[in-house]
Amino acid sequence: MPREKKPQNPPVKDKKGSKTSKSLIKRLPVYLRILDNLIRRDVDIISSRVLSDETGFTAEQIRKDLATFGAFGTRGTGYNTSYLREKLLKITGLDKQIRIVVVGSGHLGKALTRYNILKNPYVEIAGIFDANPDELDNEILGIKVQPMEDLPLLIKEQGIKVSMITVPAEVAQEVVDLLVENGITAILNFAPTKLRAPANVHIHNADLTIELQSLIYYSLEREKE
Amino acid sequence: MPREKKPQNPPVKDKKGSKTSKSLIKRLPVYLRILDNLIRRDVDIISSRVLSDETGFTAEQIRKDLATFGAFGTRGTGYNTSYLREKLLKITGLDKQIRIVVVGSGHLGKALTRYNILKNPYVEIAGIFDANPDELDNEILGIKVQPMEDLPLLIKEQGIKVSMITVPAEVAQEVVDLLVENGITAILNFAPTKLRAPANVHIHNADLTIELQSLIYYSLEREKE
DNA sequence: CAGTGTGTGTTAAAATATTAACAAGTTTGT
DNA sequence: ACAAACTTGTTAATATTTTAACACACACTG
Ligand SMILES: NC(=O)c1ccc[n+]([C@@H]2O[C@H](COP(=O)([O-])OP(=O)(O)OC[C@H]3O[C@@H](n4cnc5c(N)ncnc54)[C@H](O)[C@@H]3O)[C@@H](O)[C@H]2O)c1
Ligand SMILES: NC(=O)c1ccc[n+]([C@@H]2O[C@H](COP(=O)([O-])OP(=O)(O)OC[C@H]3O[C@@H](n4cnc5c(N)ncnc54)[C@H](O)[C@@H]3O)[C@@H](O)[C@H]2O)c1
Repeated sequence: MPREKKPQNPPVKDKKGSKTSKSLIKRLPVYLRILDNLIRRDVDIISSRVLSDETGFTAEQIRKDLATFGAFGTRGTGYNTSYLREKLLKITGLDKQIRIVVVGSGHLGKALTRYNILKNPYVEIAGIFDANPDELDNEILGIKVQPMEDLPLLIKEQGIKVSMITVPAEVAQEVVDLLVENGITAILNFAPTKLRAPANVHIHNADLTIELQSLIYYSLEREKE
Repeated sequence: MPREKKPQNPPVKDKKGSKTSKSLIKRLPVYLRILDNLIRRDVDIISSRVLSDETGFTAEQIRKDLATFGAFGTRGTGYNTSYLREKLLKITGLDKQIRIVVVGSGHLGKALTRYNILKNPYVEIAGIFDANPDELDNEILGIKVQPMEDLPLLIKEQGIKVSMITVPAEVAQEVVDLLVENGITAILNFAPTKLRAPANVHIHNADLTIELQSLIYYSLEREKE
């Protein structure tokens, strides 16, 4: 029994000083995903309580997170799903599709490229690159793997700022250097190695090995009990 | 309509072990990896300062982390790489190879299975499973994809406690239920969905979409400057 | 074998993040 | 129109994590 409700239109931009913590920013895409699901199910209004059930975060935390950026809800009622989604899209920068490049068309690079083309409407794969000539024949859902030589031009021509790198750890640093040199400012790194870059370049590490190994720690702790 | 007063309890609250924080545990595999590299290069002694350079964590944090579990270093000198490695292996539980199963032999499942067989000496892939009959012909580095029907027996016979799941989000919960039912206590979930499990089961989410989307937030912040 | 340099381990302080409490709006029912 | 029922947004309290400081132990030197 969803009801239609539109809150007033308050100042949309950031609140005061940007006290946006890293962990908060990582929760925003989760909210966004839940909202997408809710909207698909024609739910118009959602309370922080129910949002808590869906996300696993506490209702207090959700309210606090959202309040960081403005007053998006209606007291006594909840949040309008479409309105909140729009706001979150603006905040995260996902309101316009972002073009990214993938470097390394190995197993992981292919899986990620494929996945993002099919399932992630918020990004567009502008290109995938590899140093191995044998890879250049391959095509992933219509996108041809290109040689590294073509990377600088494409990045600069299209003004691309974001890249995923799925190359062996040994060459990851040189790939980063190349990317940074050509204007990339944000890198999602899957290689299990520490990368160096200028302070204005953001590097996030998606270290799947760490995830698995730390999980094992917990699996053993549990057994003791 | 009756209403509950208390909100849902938050995901996981460690009652006793507040000593070892989640973030600390995630740093341990990083230390371990660096130590492996150092030992391979015949480095015998390492200071927290140099370890800081290699890992990106501060030297203070490294010393504090290690001191949580004991006094592994020598004052005035540093840490013996082999000795520290042994200690960390014991602490993380990686001293004996852990057998795990993979559920979902799609693109990501195949990449992960392959990677762990080739590059991760700390785990052994005991089996990979899929519900799609077409997948059953496939073989990943000698490991044949098995039907879901064979999963319970293998888990129970081999006493397997850890699993990675790489199935579509829509079926992830039912897979978790099946795994838990058969004795799995730790799950690394790659599906972008919140999973429910008994409190004694550890679920880690490796949400690659979140990583990419939160990175985009930062890439845009930078541009403003 | 004292003296000095070095880097750990521990304790204290600061910074962050989470949790809780509640006042302030909003809707609904009468 | 008013009160009851809700739920947000904000402020305060608590917990956790990180940073800093420094005393202490060991090694090396002359
Ligand atoms: N596959 C996984 O599940 C997994 C898990 C954890 C970590 N990783 C990490 O992700 C990265 C990729 O893994 P993968 O399994 O896809 O490896 P892969 O060997 O299948 O692919 C690596 C690709 O990088 C290309 N490459 C090599 N040098 C290059 C260079 N200088 N410039 C551009 N491309 C280059 C290779 O040609 C190859 O296609 C590795 O660092 C790996 O450690 C992968
Ligand atoms: N591939 C990526 O790069 C990527 C990135 C982010 C998230 N993910 C997530 O990881 C998961 C797997 O992604 P993928 O790209 O490998 O998908 P995929 O479609 O290639 O593979 C999914 C596999 O799961 C199997 N499966 C379906 N239902 C099953 C069931 N009930 N029991 C057992 N197996 C079942 C399918 O047969 C298929 O082989 C998805 O949830 C996806 O959202 C993937």
